[in-house]
Amino acid sequence: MSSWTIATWNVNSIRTRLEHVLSWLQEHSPEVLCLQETKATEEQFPLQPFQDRGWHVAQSGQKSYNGVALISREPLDEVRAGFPGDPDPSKARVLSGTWRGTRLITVYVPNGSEVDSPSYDYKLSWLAAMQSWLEQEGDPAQPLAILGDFNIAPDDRDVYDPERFRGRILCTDAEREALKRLTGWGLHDLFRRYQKAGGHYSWWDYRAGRFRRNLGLRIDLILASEALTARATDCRIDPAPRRLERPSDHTPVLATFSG
DNA sequence: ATGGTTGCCTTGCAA
Repeated sequence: MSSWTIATWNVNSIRTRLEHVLSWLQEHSPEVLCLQETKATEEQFPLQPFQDRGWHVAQSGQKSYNGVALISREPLDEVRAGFPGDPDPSKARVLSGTWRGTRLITVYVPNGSEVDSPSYDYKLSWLAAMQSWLEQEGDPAQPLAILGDFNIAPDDRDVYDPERFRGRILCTDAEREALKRLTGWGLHDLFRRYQKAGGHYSWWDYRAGRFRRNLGLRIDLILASEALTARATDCRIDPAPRRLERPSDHTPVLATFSG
């Protein structure tokens, strides 16, 4: 196939966002769409509407919170939920699968709540554990991507008001250093290969008209290994679903590749 | 202005 697309979207409940996701799939026809915050047990996930339209679904879910899924045209190989060393394997935050030799890992990184809270400490230890897993079992020389809601704005260009967010959750030095360790392992933040300017966001708080005023953060990322990055042709954010009625607070990020 | 909105099926918690 000459051109193919992978994408990531934190949908904030797959049951509430079902129609948005189905129409987005029809419009963009990605090879794989990674979802986060499905907020459904595996029994609650609306499988049939996807299957009726020819999509395959791999999922890892739990009641009320978290939940990740991989929607694909072809069934994925070696699908695996979670990772060894996860500090809390009961939380459905990671799902991986292989599409035509490319390893795809979707992640819903813990939010962290507030700096110096137990949730924040958990976020940092979770990121360290994920890094250890990748270093032990992954290979950045192979085609591989990590896609998802990282709950980290990589730098000040990714924040609508860097001074307001300085030292606050999603923007602390410790979070950004954890992300740099991850990319330092051999991954590229694909969006930044194609767009150097700030002001491009993937998440806007529901409150205070933040989307209308484009007061957002770029926290949904596609990190690709060198082997995969070499085949990339574009990476962009699609703001359209954020304008729909009852939207997710996040919008999809897509990457396209050749070959 | 430490506000505000959404989704879970809680009557608060997480984001």
